[in-house]
Amino acid sequence: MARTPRGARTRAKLLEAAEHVFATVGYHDASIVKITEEAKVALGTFYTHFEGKKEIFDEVVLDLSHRVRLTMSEASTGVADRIEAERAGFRAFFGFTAQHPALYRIIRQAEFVSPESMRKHYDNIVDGYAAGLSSARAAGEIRPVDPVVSAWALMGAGELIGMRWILWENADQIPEHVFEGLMDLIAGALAPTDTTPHEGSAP
Amino acid sequence: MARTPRGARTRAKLLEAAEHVFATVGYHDASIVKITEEAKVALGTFYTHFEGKKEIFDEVVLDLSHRVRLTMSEASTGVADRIEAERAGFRAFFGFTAQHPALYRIIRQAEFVSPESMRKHYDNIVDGYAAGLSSARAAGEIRPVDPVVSAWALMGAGELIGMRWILWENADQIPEHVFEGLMDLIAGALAPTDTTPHEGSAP
Amino acid sequence: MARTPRGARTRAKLLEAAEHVFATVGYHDASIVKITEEAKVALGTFYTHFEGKKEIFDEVVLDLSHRVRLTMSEASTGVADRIEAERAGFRAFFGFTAQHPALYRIIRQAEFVSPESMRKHYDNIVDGYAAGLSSARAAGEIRPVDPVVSAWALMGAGELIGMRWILWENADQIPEHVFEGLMDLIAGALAPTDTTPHEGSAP
Amino acid sequence: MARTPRGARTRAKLLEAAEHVFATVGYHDASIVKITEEAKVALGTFYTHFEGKKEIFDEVVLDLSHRVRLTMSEASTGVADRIEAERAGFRAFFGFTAQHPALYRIIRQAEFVSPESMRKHYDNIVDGYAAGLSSARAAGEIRPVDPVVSAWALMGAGELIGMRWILWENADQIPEHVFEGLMDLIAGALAPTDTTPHEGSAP
DNA sequence: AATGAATGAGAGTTCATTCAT
DNA sequence: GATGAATGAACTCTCATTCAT
Repeated sequence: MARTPRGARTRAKLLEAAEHVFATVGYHDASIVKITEEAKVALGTFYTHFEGKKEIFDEVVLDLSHRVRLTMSEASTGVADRIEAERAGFRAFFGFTAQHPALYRIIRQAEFVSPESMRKHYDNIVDGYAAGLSSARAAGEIRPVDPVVSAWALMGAGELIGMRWILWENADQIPEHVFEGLMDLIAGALAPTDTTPHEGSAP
Repeated sequence: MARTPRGARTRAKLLEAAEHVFATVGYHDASIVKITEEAKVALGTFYTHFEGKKEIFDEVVLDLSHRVRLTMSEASTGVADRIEAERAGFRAFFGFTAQHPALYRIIRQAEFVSPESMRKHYDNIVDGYAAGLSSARAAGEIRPVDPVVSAWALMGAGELIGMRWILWENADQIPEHVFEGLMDLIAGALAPTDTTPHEGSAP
Repeated sequence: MARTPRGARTRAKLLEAAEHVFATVGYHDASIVKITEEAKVALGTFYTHFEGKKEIFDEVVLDLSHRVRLTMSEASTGVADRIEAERAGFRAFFGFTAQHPALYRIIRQAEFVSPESMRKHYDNIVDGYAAGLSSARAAGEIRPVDPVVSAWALMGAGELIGMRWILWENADQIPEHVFEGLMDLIAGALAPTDTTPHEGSAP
Repeated sequence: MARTPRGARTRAKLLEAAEHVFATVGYHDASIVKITEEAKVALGTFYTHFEGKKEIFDEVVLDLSHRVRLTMSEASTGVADRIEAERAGFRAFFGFTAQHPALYRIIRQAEFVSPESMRKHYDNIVDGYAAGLSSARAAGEIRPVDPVVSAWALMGAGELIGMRWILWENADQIPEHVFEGLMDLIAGALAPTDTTPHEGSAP
């Protein structure tokens, strides 16, 4: 597929249109007709590029997933302090959410449409996150929490916060007090406890 | 509607069948035919009890929402210690999830089907949770976190953990280490910092 | 049917409701449910009085038909001059039309619903009309026109005039100039030609 | 729609089938299934050409309306004498009626289905007719009757006559005595009165 | 590669009618 | 006589997909 430049262009137009349509009306009300109309392409053309509705959906999910992850990792890369890295990562996530509400709308409905895609998406994000926590823990920057469980839990926290204060409010950024409230919580959850008597806590 | 006992019985059968069908195949593939077949009732009968598919969906969501909330509040009521109350509440939540996977499957797809129902559900749960955190905070049992933000965040944490280790694993209960991992995190997030020398900690 | 006073009352309520509903929404959109609701009677009760939808329709048509005819014949009875009788009859017809727009709405849709009823209705009216023309002709009050053909033609004229200026205009009476225009035409059509030296005009 | 010859052909087949089905079983019993079966086209194809049942109905009405009007005006065009023109016009109308009983069956049921279409149809015919009467009157060929009122009245007369002696009798032409009876009436209605002392009526 | 007319299974919904109460 | 829950056939309409061009 898409061996010629023209084909590649058409394909790209279809993907872009599909992301928009899926995000706007949902998977089930997203008809191929709507997608091709939005892409300004004839109906039959769709099938020269994709096998069907689910295939293009999966591609859209994959693409979105890559993009969030990239945005988040770029933001936190190189930040020495773990708590600062958390802040940077979540800021990037909320920023992406505000600019691409499609993310939520598409991911959450993937449950029934394409469970594999959905799992892959969450797994992708958690993998990076858990790795970060793991090394931070090894470095003693955070409490010895379970990195994988924590990654899932914190991702869940971020997800609902984003849904509540960005998606539902149709906001273009997270309210500052919400962000700080969440970071406060996370800091508490991960902060090395004073009771851990390392670092020469003994008098 | 349902002015006779017979009518009430039929209506109940339909609701039960609908919950099952929605949870199994999702909203869009849940046809009225499937629901009435499962309820062993004629197709037309459906429309003597419900206006349409969305109406019965909303009722199913409402019902489920009430039930989780009840289960959770019953579990944590009367537990003096806040951390213990957290444990009890989350245990109840995971238990309910394991027994009613329908909860997730139905709630998560409600995004496009019936946003109002979905919001009502989350709001319901958060309200109770935030109230609990608020009074715990007033009593000095937890750090002075933002109760509402924290409630949403912790609910999100619980949601993804449940999805990952109960739903996806098709488990009938949460693995112990996951539960403890999550509780450890939450305890850390909420635990009163030792530095605050409240409650006459000075001899 | 309707052996008790209660039964007779219920039946009457149903007929009245049916006339209204048929006239308002037409035969096909007139559901039994609507009729019984309007009559404030339970759905099943309908079937203790009528065999079905068509039966009650036929009764409504018959009833309306009788009433127009009665109104018209009462108006023209005893009027000596034929042209005056015409005026009186048409006035009565237009008056009835204005007060019972149901007449048109119901009759015109009867074409497919109940052709027999419709024919009976037209035949009824024409019979009376043609008889009047016939005797007027015998009495030399009008030209020797074909009474039956003329009755149909003039009824048709009145029907469209009523439809155009009462029904479509939602008027509560026929505009005077229209009435006079029509009567002028009819007078011309029926008036004995001056050239016919009938009735021993030559002494 | 119908951007290819094939599409145009299919569309025409559907219209023809629709006219037949509407005329045979009436609007309400004319299902899309019946129409597409008669047109030998798949069900879904219907919806690539028409928005729904009412749309195709309106097109059928419009088409029929155009055709009667054309038939009538062609017949009376160029006929000098007004009374002769009347005869020619009515003959054409009855001829059309006999060949297209669909006209009545479809128009009369339009009352509830599509009042706009029905009015447009009657207005169309009346317009032409009234114009003819108007100029005839100006030319002194007929009495100074109200052209619009008369056009409606005479159209009504023709309509019922056609219904009674063509449609109900399933005749392929109007019985001669009926036609003459009607023309006699109309001639009387329109004929210049003898009292108008033109044409040297004075001895 | 692109086009768009054609397909037909299947959806949600309505409603005249039946029948147990 | 009156009630209203239950029935199921029939309807209109949608849409993913095919295929001739």
